[in-house]
Amino acid sequence: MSDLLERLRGRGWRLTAQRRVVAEVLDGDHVHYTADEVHARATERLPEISRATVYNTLGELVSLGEVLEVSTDGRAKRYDPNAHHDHHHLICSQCGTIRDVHIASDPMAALPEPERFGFAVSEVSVTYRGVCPNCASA
Amino acid sequence: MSDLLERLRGRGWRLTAQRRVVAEVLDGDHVHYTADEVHARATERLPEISRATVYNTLGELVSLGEVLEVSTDGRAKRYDPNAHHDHHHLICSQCGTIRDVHIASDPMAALPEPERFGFAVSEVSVTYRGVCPNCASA
DNA sequence: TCTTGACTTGGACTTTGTCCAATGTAGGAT
DNA sequence: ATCCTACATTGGACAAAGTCCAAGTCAAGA
Repeated sequence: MSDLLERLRGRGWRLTAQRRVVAEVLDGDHVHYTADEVHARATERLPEISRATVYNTLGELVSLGEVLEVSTDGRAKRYDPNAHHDHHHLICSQCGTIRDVHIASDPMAALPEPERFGFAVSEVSVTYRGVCPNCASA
Repeated sequence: MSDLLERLRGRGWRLTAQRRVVAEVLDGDHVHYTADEVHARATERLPEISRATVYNTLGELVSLGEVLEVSTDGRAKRYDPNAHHDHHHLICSQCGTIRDVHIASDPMAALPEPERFGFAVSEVSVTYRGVCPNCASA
């Protein structure tokens, strides 16, 4: 539970009520929330927390590498607390929920040198889309 | 060049100056523009074209399957005219430009059945990120 | 406990995109 | 060639997501 908070403290994070609440919201569930959803859930526990603080905190968690930003549809970004495990995403094209998945081969190896165009490639993400069982039955 | 326009006409598209200009902007280059960039370039050729029309036209091209929407960073969507070839993307993490790349293996095969969680998976996209030569030298 | 620099706040602002009523026009019908 | 009309375009208002900032607050080291 407080693994995350411990790590952050060790990195010189000032531990405020707001930050704790945001971290707990992310840590608590396996869904990937948008910033506004995080704010809504944080508000339940700490009614005065401001949107700006939620954005700030999410941004800090991302720069610290504790959380990943996932852009699904060009609208709101979602935040993935599962940053320390190598994984990719499976997104329902109807309801937008995201699952983490693990894949069998290394996609980095699939990009041949001549296709890199001089880029210093440092990251790769694979996104699968389809209809989830829930939406399929509806 | 007018392959695209021909196809669209065949599908009952009313051919207006505005639509022609937007199609030409997309068709003309290998970069993937944002809607605003498309609008800026369209304005050079047809000064009175409105933002709404550019958005409408891009939306139509996407529904017709002639153009793909690419969500890179949760900010502006970019439009990829290369919808008929199977390809993936290499994005500069600094300036945001996108190149199309071709990869060596089929990423769909990399997702094992138990990792599909009952989804009807229909699509996969692989996104590489790194720093482009241009930004690296700056 | 005091101090201080880091944190939070709310509101204004920006960017990206959507919607709509009024106006214009492409292209088939005559 | 001209007319009609359904489809397109326009601009401006609106909305959603996110950023920025000056002023106030507070965690934690001295």
